[in-house]
Amino acid sequence: MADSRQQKATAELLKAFSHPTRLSILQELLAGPRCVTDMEEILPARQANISQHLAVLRHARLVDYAQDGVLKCYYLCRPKLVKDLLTLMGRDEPMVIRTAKEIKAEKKRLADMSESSRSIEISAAVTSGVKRRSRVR
Amino acid sequence: MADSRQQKATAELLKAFSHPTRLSILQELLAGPRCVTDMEEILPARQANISQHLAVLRHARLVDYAQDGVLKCYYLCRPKLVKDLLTLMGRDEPMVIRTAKEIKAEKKRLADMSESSRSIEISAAVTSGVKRRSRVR
DNA sequence: ACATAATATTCAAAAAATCGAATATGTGAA
DNA sequence: TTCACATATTCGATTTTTTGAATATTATGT
Repeated sequence: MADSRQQKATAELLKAFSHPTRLSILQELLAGPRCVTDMEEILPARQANISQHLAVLRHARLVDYAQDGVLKCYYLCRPKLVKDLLTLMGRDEPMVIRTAKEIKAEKKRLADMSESSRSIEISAAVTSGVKRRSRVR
Repeated sequence: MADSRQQKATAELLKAFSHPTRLSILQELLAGPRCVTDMEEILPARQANISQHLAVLRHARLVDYAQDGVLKCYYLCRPKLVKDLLTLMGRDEPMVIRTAKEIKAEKKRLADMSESSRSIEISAAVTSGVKRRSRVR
């Protein structure tokens, strides 16, 4: 697991989020569908540029639109994803600071915990051909 | 609200996440602290490149390290943020498809709901100098 | 059919991100 | 001190992203 294809897909999706203008668009769409003209009123960007960002969001399947006469009514394809991601980014978490000592202590704790299943670990390592090249201090 | 400075900061933080190699590093660090050599064994990237990505993650304050002899033991500064973000991206949400009709119906519902507080809305719009340029269908 | 408003696309230039290669730095051991 | 190992930085080349300007497309009303 921890597939590299998955990481690539995730990175692409995250990239679609990673622009101030696109974040503002998503934030706005969270409040409900909007046409491009509505967005022009709110965003400090030209029409063409907004259209370009909408194209990025469409390709990422984050938004889609419903044609309404001359207007294109944009909406979120995955509102929960957008809402939860934006909420998450708004949160702030106290920064952790760790020391080498503390980390070693934790490693030891984890090693002791899996003491009982040691033989299983070893055989798994052997059958998968794992080699430890790096120093273990 | 919906500050453009906030969007810029958020976009920068998200950019730090938005690379397959960096996602793999974060995923790996979720399991516990790792030194660069450990990561070299796992990632399909050269040492210099991994260091470069670690620098990006450090600047975003997503990781930091504790010096342990020759080794640098990298760890997550904000493990909850990383865990929750990765979990979120792993989830999949059914894509919503909406029609112009449905959207109009929803707008009407919302408009009716705020019927009682109409006068407040109008005065707010007037005092903030709001002008509606776009068509309302 | 035509004009118009709303939106999209194309193109070229500028800015930013990525990567490998080479080199530099820092730490502990001998 | 000197060496070796672990990691970081710099530099230049390549690729990707972003943007404005110009232009194209599409739906509607006349």
